[in-house]
Amino acid sequence: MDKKTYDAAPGIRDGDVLSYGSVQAPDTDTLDHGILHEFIGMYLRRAHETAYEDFRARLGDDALHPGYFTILTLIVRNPHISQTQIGTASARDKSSVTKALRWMEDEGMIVRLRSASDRRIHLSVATEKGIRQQAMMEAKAIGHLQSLNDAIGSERYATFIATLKDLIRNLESAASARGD
Amino acid sequence: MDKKTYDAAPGIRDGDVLSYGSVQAPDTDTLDHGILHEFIGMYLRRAHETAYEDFRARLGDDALHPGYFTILTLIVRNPHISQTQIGTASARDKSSVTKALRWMEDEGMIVRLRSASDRRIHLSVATEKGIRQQAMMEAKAIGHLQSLNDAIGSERYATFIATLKDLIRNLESAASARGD
DNA sequence: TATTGTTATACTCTATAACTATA
DNA sequence: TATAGTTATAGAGTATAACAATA
Repeated sequence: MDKKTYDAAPGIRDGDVLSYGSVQAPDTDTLDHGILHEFIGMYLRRAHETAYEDFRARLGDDALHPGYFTILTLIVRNPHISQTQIGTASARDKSSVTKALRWMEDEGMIVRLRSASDRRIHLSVATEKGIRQQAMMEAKAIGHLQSLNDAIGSERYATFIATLKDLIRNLESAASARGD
Repeated sequence: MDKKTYDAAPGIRDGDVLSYGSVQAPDTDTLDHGILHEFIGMYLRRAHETAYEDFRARLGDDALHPGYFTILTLIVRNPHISQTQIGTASARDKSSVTKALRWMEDEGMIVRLRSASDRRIHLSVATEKGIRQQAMMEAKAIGHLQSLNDAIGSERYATFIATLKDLIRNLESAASARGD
């Protein structure tokens, strides 16, 4: 990373007179962002927001949110997946999974069975309706991924995902190394 | 909730039996993620979470959240910036800015003046305390950016930011092109 | 009429902690 | 004791909409 220096900014000091007379707002188009230009966190937030909104808009009134697509896809592709597995695979606490599963069950998209060998475990299986629903959402997800592809350029797509995964993995392992 | 019975074949095909006897959860390490492997949105969410958490942990008990750093930096670097400008520059609604500004004002980090030429406009200026606070946070932000750099590799850093910015810009313009 | 900022409210997504039932 | 899932609750971050003051 390059070393950057930033100019000091003028501030209010003791004894300064707060003159109301000639003060104006700076020009909006030439605001100084300083270190914020490199501040990945802000861009990650906005990138997530815009990507989320793109997918949500494509789903329309599908009743299922982008977050539910992840869960339903895991169930369709891994029949008899447990709720803890769903939570781990989607990087959510198990308590965050319960509500989604109950809703899908009420809608008839999934059924939940009890494991015979360990009756604590609830196994989720997609119904035909759930499979159809997932397929419809996946078709829209493909369009969404295509729009992401267009937005960043196909030649950067694979690298971008790999970089995101590296960021997550390495930052998480660094965090747990210093004790969370 | 007790054992449930389901109509024949919810989820599977006619004639399938929902056997409770031999069903087991799939192997956690070999779950099939299907399209989710390419599903950028999920990685953006997790990347934002881990990056946010890394910065927050570095800030410690600084009382200022990562989100406040953006706002305070804009004020320090652009004295007399208006609240609408802060909102636009930080991609937040003006109503989300008010609370942060009032808190900073109460803490003595900023003062707010009225524009002489347009008395609707509130101009924010950092105090000496605010400038010191921002400088302390910026020092920690640099450490944070270094850890991001380490996580993704310095040779990919510039490209990664550029890709994030392109994703935001192109996806937002595509959204407004089709009418939000 | 339009814009700046404030306020009250609510929404989304998620986590924490206490609980049960099983192991 | 430990784990799977449920529930109630809360928190963070943000937006929407109605409003007052000003343009």
